Amino acid sequence: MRRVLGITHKRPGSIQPPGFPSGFGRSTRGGACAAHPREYIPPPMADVHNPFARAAAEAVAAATGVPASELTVTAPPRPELGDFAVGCFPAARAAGQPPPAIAARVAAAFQPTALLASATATGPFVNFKVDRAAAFRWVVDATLGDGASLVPRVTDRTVCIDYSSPNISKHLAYHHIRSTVIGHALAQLHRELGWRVVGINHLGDWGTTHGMVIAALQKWPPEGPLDVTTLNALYVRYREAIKEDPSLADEARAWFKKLEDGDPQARALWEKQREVSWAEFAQVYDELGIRFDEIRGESAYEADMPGVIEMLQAKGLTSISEGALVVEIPGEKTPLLLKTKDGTTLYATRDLAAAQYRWNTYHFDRSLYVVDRGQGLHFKQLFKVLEMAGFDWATRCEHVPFGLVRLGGKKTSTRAGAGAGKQDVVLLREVFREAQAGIRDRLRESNTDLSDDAVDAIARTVGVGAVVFANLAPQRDRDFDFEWDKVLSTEGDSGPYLQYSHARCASILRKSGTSVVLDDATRAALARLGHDAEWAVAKRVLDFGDTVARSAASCEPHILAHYLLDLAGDFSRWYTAGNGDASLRVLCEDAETRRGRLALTAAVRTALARGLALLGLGAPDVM
RNA sequence: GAUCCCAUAGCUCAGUUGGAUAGAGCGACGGUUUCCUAAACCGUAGGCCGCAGGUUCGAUUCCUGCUGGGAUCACCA
Repeated sequence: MRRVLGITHKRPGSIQPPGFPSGFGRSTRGGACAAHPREYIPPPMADVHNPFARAAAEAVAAATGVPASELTVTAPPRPELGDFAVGCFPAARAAGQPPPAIAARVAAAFQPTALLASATATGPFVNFKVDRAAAFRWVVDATLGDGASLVPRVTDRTVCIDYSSPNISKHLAYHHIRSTVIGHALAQLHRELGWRVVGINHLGDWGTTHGMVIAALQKWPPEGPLDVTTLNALYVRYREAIKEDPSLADEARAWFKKLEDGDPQARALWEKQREVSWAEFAQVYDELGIRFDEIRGESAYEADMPGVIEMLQAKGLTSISEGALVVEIPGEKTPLLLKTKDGTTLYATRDLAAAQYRWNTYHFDRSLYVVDRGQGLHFKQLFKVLEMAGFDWATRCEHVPFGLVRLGGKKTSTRAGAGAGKQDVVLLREVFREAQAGIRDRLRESNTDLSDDAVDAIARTVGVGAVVFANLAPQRDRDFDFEWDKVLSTEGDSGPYLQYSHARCASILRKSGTSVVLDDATRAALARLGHDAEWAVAKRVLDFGDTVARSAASCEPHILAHYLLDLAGDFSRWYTAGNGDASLRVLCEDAETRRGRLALTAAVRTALARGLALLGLGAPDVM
């Protein structure tokens, strides 16, 4: 199922003169689907991974007769009230009694279990306290064991994720990062949960745009090696030239037509564009640690166009509207366009083909399109047409929309790439370079014993981490205002803060001079743990699995991002408690306590590292 | 005009199918380092959760309307 990373070389399909250019300054992708609003549906209590939370619900269920699936477990507003709270509202409704009375009865009948130590009624809630020793054991086993039990796993499920999907002959600019980073996080999250994941880069490599670049290459042959900057400049210049001499548009069309017809010269130039573009994209993807399972551009579907159209025609779905071949959609004002009045296929047609290809190839349970919200209507209609065509799997297709990236309050992704001045676009590689430079300086100051290579390596990891995290922390739907200070921030709620917390864990473990081993002695030492700051850390780790599941199910990486901030904060509070009191340090005098604390530190380190990896961030051992 | 998204502290944002005293970060002010890395931690100040109705025992959360901001609305992708 996995494909080797590389460009799938594509034979131009048939005919169709190209549509009118434009759109070059825009990612092929971007959009939201209002027709299929995928709301996150929490799992029934029986599927909650945290065994302590589940036990709390089951205890109330057993005492009241209300099924656990109807109960919700939450965290009490203040930790001293308890660890997990179950509201007695459903039981009260069923019994016709006030919730506090039910809560009191449940608490009175409670008998301690292996997982739960006590139950207290507070108003309508039953607040459970966990058996801390059992919880510490669970946390350490789940994180330091084989890793299987930290998160809930599914089997035999497949998800296709279309993300990043830039246009060739153009730089990866900052506005591409959201799709790239969100898509990658969703891929990682699903992998963690046991899904088969097909990460797809649906390159924008087809259309008259590319005919324009070919024409420009003919007209103004560049000197020296070709790169994306040159290609983009040629494109911009050509577009400008068309304004003066409209016949150049026909020339570009003619070149695209040649490309479609398999003309060797056109094809060679087009392939060169792809090659040069991919070389640059690959550098950025490498920097981000992203590998796609399938790199299959729009050109790959050109040969499927006639079949798609025939299929829709055979089902009687097509009609001619204003000269264009369309599918009218009940309840929609505008139809889905399959072909222009000139006979050119459109991207909707290619998306229909791509959707079918993905189904036929992977039989996915979910097919995600991580595309900006502006494309909402397109996907809504696309999925609707698939449904109208009788594909019941259409309901498995989901739009994963995200907000715009703005620069100084302005939209940065430009439809008319020609008019975009340099100041309107922030290049991704420039952002990374800037981020890494600042961090490199910082490291040289604070870690003078590090080699230059080590400094460079850490600066890369932390610099990228800052940028990636800044994009993942806000929920997808919100627009994103690009601000250098914020994106490059290494303090407070930031990627570097998480990485720093991880480095502190690593540092403490390093200084212990021992390695944490998951054995009986370690488990026994956990009995020494328990003060509030320590307990807060362990309790947080209990939620790791359910958080990952929720984040993946709702396609919201920010849920995990905020969880990790909480975890890092809990850990920071814990270890700084040792600043004023040596007996509270991990590396304290008492050997048994020390052993237990080291195990918890190792658990946090593992949870942070795994969480960071899921978001696409590295976890350095030194900062 | 139609549709969609958003509105929570000065700023940027969280808030787990409706529940207990709405939380972080930044900024401001004040503290913490002979001590496992101060990229950290603690404290103080700061809120009509846009407005008005509705459903409910209970609404920041769900529904309707309104205001304000953004996006989309066919032969571009």
